[in-house]
Amino acid sequence: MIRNSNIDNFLYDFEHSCQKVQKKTFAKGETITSYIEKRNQFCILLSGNADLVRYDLNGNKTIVEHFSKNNIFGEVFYIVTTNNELLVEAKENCEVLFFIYDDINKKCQKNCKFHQTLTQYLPELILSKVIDLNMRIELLTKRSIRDKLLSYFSILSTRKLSTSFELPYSLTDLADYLSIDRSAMMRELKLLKEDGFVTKTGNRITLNYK
Amino acid sequence: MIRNSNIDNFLYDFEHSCQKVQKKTFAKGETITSYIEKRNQFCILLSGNADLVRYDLNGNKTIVEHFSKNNIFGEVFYIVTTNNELLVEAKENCEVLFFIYDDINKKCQKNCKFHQTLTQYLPELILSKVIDLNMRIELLTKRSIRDKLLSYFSILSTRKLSTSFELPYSLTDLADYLSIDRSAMMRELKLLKEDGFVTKTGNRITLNYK
DNA sequence: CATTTTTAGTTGCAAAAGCAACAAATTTCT
DNA sequence: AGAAATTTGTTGCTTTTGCAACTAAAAATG
Repeated sequence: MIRNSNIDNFLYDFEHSCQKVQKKTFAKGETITSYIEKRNQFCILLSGNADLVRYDLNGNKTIVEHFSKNNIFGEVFYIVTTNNELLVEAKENCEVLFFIYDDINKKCQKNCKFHQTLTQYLPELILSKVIDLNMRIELLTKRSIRDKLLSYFSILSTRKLSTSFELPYSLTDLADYLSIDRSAMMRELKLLKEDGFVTKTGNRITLNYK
Repeated sequence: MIRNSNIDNFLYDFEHSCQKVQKKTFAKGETITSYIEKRNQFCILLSGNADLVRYDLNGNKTIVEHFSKNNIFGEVFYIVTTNNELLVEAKENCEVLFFIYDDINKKCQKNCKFHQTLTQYLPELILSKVIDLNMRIELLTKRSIRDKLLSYFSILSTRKLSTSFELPYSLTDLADYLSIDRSAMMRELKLLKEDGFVTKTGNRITLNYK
């Protein structure tokens, strides 16, 4: 079972032998790609981190997905509707591999090492994406802000094997990620502290369950 | 590109040659499986349809996911937390294939046709799952009941290539799927009708956009 | 290192959504 | 066909959440 194994730099040091793949670098704040229908674009984030954001007609921003090292993304995973624009924005400097999904299974002319490695790891990469998406849905289907926060904290706690952990986002981004109003989230967080469920020092959260 | 192609009965008529695979039948209402950690169970729904449901500590039910023909599911796609039970329930009579995810890539002793077919189609199956999950997240991140309904209708409309379509769920289930209160949803639906955005006859919806 | 920008933290008020409790209509079951 | 169960449709009331508008603190930037 390869789940949760450390795939680390498996793609990072590939030999640029493959003509079908492009590697690009982006500075913080730049737009890495926008999702355009039927392009079948597939991307791998080699370093840095980025957000898939949606801007609706009212200008509201939603963080649809967050990507970190070795996460995959691209329009190939989406049915793009005309209603709103989906953009991937670099949160810090990023290196990204781009290619067209159709090309993955087609054997590369040179039968390059990169292609071999990619097809070998692809199921694992997609599986971990599915797990992430399911986790997100788990959170989003919680009916109250309190439940969303507690579930999210519980997941982080399980991951770190500790009741104490750092928040990976700013509180502003966390509200976007949970798809709730920031001030309402702050209010609920305050209540959670007052009720003794959590302790917060800086961006470190400690769960106090009995 | 195999996306959106008709994979149809590719697994249905396999020759039962593979010992690692079990095929089981379920009657409407039966529990197909429950998600138990580290079992690495992977399932394919051959016929019928089923829901992944969560019952929380208050007894509230949430439809986490809905499965129809050729959809894949199983605990392998989940990080199972102890907080709540995840069950797959047959909504009508179902046929399901079960196996352990680890076995997929291991070559079957007999190198059976089933295994070959499965590995061939697996990326397509997982990809369509990712597309479904992303669509769901798109809906769940919408901030109001009105936006959720309109987005959902818009997706169905795009799929059917028509402004008129049947709802695949009962309204009760739709509310669970969108993770909103049913009576609040009914109220909003009424307003949408009154405002002339949609027309509803039976469970057929027609969008009236200008 | 001073200044701009972003993030955190608060609060009153308004709007939206949830809850509960029905009746009516449909569907399912025997 | 008749009874039972489920789904639809509705409403008054309550609670939660969102919105707007701030100040304070922290971080980024030239």
